Amino acid sequence: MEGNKIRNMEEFASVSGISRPTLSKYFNDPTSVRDSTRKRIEAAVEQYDYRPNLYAMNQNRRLTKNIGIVVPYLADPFFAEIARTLENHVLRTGYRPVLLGSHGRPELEIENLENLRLIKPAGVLLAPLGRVSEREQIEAFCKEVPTVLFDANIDGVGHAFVGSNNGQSIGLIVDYLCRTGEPPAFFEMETPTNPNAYKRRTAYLAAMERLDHKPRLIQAPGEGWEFEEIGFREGSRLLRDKTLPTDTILCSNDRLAIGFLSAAYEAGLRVGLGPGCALRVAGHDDHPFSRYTCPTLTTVSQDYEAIAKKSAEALLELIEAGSPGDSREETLFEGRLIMRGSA
Amino acid sequence: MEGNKIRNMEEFASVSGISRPTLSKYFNDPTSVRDSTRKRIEAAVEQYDYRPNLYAMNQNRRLTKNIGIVVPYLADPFFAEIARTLENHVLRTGYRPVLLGSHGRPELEIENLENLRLIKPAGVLLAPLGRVSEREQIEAFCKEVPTVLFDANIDGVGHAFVGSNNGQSIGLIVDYLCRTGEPPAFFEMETPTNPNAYKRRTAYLAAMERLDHKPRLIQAPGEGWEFEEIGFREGSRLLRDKTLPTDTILCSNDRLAIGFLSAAYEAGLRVGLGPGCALRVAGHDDHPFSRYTCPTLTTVSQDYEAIAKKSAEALLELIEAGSPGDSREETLFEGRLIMRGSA
DNA sequence: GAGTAAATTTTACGCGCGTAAATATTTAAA
DNA sequence: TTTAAATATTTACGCGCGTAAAATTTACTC
Repeated sequence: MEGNKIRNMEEFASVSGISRPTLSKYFNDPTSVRDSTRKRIEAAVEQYDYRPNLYAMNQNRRLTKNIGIVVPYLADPFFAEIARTLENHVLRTGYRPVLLGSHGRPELEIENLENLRLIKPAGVLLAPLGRVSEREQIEAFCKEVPTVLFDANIDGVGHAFVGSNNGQSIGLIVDYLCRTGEPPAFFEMETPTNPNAYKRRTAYLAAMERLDHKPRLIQAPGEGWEFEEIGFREGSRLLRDKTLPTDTILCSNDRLAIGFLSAAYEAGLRVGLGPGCALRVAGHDDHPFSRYTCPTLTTVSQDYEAIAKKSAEALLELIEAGSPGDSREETLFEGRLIMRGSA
Repeated sequence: MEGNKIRNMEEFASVSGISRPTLSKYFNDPTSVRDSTRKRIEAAVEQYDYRPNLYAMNQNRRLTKNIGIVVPYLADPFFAEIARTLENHVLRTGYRPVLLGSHGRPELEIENLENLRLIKPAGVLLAPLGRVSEREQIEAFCKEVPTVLFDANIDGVGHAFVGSNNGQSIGLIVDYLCRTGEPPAFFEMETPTNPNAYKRRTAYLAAMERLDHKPRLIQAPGEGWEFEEIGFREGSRLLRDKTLPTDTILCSNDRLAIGFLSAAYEAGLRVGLGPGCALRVAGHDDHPFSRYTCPTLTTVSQDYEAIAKKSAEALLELIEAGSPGDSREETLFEGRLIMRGSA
């Protein structure tokens, strides 16, 4: 403790014996100064516990070291998990992640982007809600800020997209289900909030056609992000009315499946593969909780780690390239079949 | 579109016909200017799409309009949900929430607080990890920034605490379980990460003593935040070895219970109340997923909404009072019994 | 209409740092 | 040792806004 604290970089320069411009350079990029000076600075930082004023620093910089991470819904464990992974990757590269959730509301998503613009981020990782209505505003944002979309694609928007190959992953699980039992019906929301849902529906239809089976869509009414509730409600209704066209249900995502499984349990139906099982249920995403459902959920995993890694890398390339460039790279990771108890 | 954009408040002052100091006042508190001027400013803001530079604004203010929200683990739906609720409350009061998760790591928690200090927040809502080791640093932080602790208390640290009354809530469910069947054993982690866990253990012991029953603690080994996994692993072991001292298990939290339920299902045991049920399982928290377990989980709800509301209100009072004051208010909300299928 | 309090404008300075340009010093290669 | 290149220092200005003080205008009361 040196008693009185350093109030600004000027003071820190005099006590540390290093000129202010050099300090300024150091704080914006520690590698930009000579090794020996860096060590002197770091020692002085330690000794005097000095941190430059973030606001004064960023005021005159065109860009900051902030990277925005925007997800549609933070209380959805899927997004929470991917956000967590992204944060780690961003931190490791020396940037500061700024996490924003849109609470499922398109207007909040736009507000989040506007707030992000105010903090002049170096770049943004955006998993859009997917409502078409806001396309223009997101597009405008992407023209000003290097942005990588992940999870949900909006054609032509943003400088890159990283996500899952829904065609491949749905094909995989449809194949598996057809190979091991009755062809699946596809259980989804009537008006999905997410563009992946449409891709998965299309992929299901294509897969069923390829295998010469009649596709059957089951569309649950309901809005919002309470997917488990929607899956449970519609599942209960279907099981009560006994209107299921097949004994095998492929859900558009794990959260719907979790609700459906719960409905099946309440209805006293045994779900799974073996004899004595009345129903097979499969999901998609490898949701953090799919390991603990009853029975455990057969699903297709999305490679969280790979998606997060690639998104962060793509954004960093973009940032370091300086100019946006007009190529738009789309990276799709393949799903992996996760065989568990439910199908 | 007025073509060329306004670059700073000076320009905005000239085009809007309002002096810069008045504009400055307005942007720091819209209610501090006369109604008629406010309307003129708002019209001009709309017309010219001007936003003041956030960094320049905050550079000279002692405090900003930022409110930090720090939770131990964002991928835990319990914290995600409470963070979401808090964000909404903060937004409604005109402040900007800054959400930070500590990923379960004490050093990240401290880093989060340090980063928060750099942005000079008006106040902070902190749900501490609860490791005793970092107490001093958190205490030091609280001395500089108005801070309200929530969820987990650290005695004497922070200017207020808002949480659940574990004594009452555990008492409630122990009463219920004893009244409707065998007295429960208490299933918890050997070395809990959270101080609430200790409170709940103590509350369990007290409740059992009060009811003249012999308490039985079952302590699962394991570290980290994978509570479901820990509950599942230890649950499986207990059920395999048939070493359970009773047919009724009260879990220290819902996530452990979710794992335990999964283990019971895998072991082929029927969980619930009725005849033919081998086991009763109860939890604590009313976790977002406890509604969809199989069977649905009997638990004690924490009043998320009330905790979030009170925390935000307490912090705002603190901020508006100006001086910290040395009183420290502790608010505990009572749990509500949520009777579902599992017990 | 005078009188008064509240709000606004004018003027002016400061905040903490980015950064440019010229100069000086250090480092490493020749 | 000489020399050139890399790095650091000195000096100086600007960024966009906060904010204080004095002068002026506005709104409201009697």
